[in-house]
Amino acid sequence: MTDQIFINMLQKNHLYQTPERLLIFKELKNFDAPCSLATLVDLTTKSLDRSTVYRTLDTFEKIGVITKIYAGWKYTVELSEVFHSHHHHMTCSQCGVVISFDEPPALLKELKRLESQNGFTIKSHNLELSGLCSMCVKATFYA
Amino acid sequence: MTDQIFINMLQKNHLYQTPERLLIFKELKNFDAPCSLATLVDLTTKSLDRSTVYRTLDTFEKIGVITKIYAGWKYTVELSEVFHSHHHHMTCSQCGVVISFDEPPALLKELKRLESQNGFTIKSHNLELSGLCSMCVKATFYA
DNA sequence: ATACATGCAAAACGTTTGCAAGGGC
DNA sequence: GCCCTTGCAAACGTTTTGCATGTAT
Repeated sequence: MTDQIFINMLQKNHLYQTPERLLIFKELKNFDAPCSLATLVDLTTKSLDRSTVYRTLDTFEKIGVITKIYAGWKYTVELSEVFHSHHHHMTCSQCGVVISFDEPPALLKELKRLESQNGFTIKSHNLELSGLCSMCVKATFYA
Repeated sequence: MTDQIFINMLQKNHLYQTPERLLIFKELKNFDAPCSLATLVDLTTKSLDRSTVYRTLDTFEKIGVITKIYAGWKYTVELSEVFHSHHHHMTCSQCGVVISFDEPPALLKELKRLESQNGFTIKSHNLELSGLCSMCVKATFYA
């Protein structure tokens, strides 16, 4: 189970397995889409303090449990590639729906080319698309 | 000159040509790289009020003078494609240097494929790479 | 027992807003 | 002269911090 992977990640980094950390992990798993910090704070604010949420997310990022996604107004977080395969997002600017898609092989090839061409070692990449989903395109068209 | 393009953009949108707007435009042109809002506020804070900077950038984005780039810790702004050709950035996480590169044709092809495959109309896309520049790779290697 | 993690409260930070004064058209 | 734009000051929301208490190991 993914929970076991998570617990192993904590142990490997000599971090305690606390109810707070388990809860935040559970919420992220439930949410299953990029989640803004504000949303996550709201989701857990009945039982957890804000500062705990922020501190936990910092920790989670350091040990690779989550990935921060810098897209849209602010950044959002989601479980890292350890829990999902590497993918990207298209966000509908009208209705906000998020479509995930897998890493296109053509993109990887292009990144390798950029690396050798610029003497740059790419550690991470992020492709974010925004536009209109099929529903909203129709709505706009007939409006 | 690019200044004239900028002035035309203001006029077309029935906006006044004020010293404040000219100054902010000039600073962005000088900077010639993605610039954080905080940096821009600092650059101009001797002569302009913070709120003027924020309001001006809002205006600039609405009429297409600047583009917001959501990468790294917070977002940064730079002059839009009207003033530069469409391109992307690689940021060195060690020293912070930013390398710009032109839109790879292979990426455009890939985006078209994603559009038809998902019934999604892409209005804008953003590819951000982070990693180590050639200097910092060496520094890390010999450390 | 000994770290480490949490909650609380307060501070720091970036950003936004209302309003009166100033400046472009 | 009109209306847009600016500066000021205060408000706002988010994120961070210090410290005492609680808790996993």
